[in-house]
Amino acid sequence: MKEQKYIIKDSNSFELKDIFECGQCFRWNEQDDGSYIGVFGENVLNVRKINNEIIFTGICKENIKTTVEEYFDLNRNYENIKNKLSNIDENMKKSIEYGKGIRILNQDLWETIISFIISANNNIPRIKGIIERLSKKYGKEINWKGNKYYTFPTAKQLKDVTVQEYRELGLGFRDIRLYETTHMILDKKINLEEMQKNPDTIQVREQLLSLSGVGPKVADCILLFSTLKRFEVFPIDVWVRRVMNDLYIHNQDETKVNKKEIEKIANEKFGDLAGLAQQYLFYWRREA
DNA sequence: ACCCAGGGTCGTC
DNA sequence: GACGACCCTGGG
Repeated sequence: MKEQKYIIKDSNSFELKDIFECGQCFRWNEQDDGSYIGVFGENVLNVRKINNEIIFTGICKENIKTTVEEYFDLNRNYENIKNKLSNIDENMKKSIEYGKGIRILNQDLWETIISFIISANNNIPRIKGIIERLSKKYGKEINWKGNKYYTFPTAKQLKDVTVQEYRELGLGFRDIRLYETTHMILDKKINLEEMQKNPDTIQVREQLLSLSGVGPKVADCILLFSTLKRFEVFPIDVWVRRVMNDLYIHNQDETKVNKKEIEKIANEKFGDLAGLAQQYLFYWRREA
């Protein structure tokens, strides 16, 4: 495939670091020149920002403009969303100032499911390492500018992988979960195409929870970060628990904070934008 | 060397 | 509904 290029002038809400390091994705890596390279679908892209221009170059399966607009959620007005959230309170305002360039990517549903199963009780460097090894071993190679990149393996490509092989890749106790979920999806016990079309968030969440290795937190991440795109969910992990306790609850022992209480506050304060609010708070608390 | 924690989930009680 | 166990790795 041939290299393509696409430029956006006058970008708003588009900072590379904010988008790629806010915890939603695991396959984008910073380069020496400050640009980022990532693989998604059968695309390998370099993204850089110069002044107010965003420049995309790389290998795209389809048209690069269409691909980029979809993946980077370019048709959504983040300025409006940020204004609404900023008006809620000073905490939101501060966290949004910090993560002003965040956009929520439209990541492939299957890849997001597997990636966040791997994320359970794990740290980001190790999660990234596992996903790279998985892609290198079972994905498809794409060559660009003398470098090799690997697509995230499809369910079909993982069909014959054994639990032991996962363990050897360093997945740890998540090996069996990956195996079981892959086969539930291959056997259409859970139909991802149907799920993608289902407007009933409660129902979709139930289906996700039936997958091995998918609990409440992972299910919410999948709902928020994949093409399912549900902004009303509020994934609660250690960092979100921490920041919500610091800002609104003030319990001496954050680990004792009730999840229901966090959900209640999130819902009352942020409503149908809870997922976005979560992401600004998470990024701010973890990085700043 | 040792301990701890990391974008939690699962089985058991 | 609470509790411990779970694989592995980097950092203190």
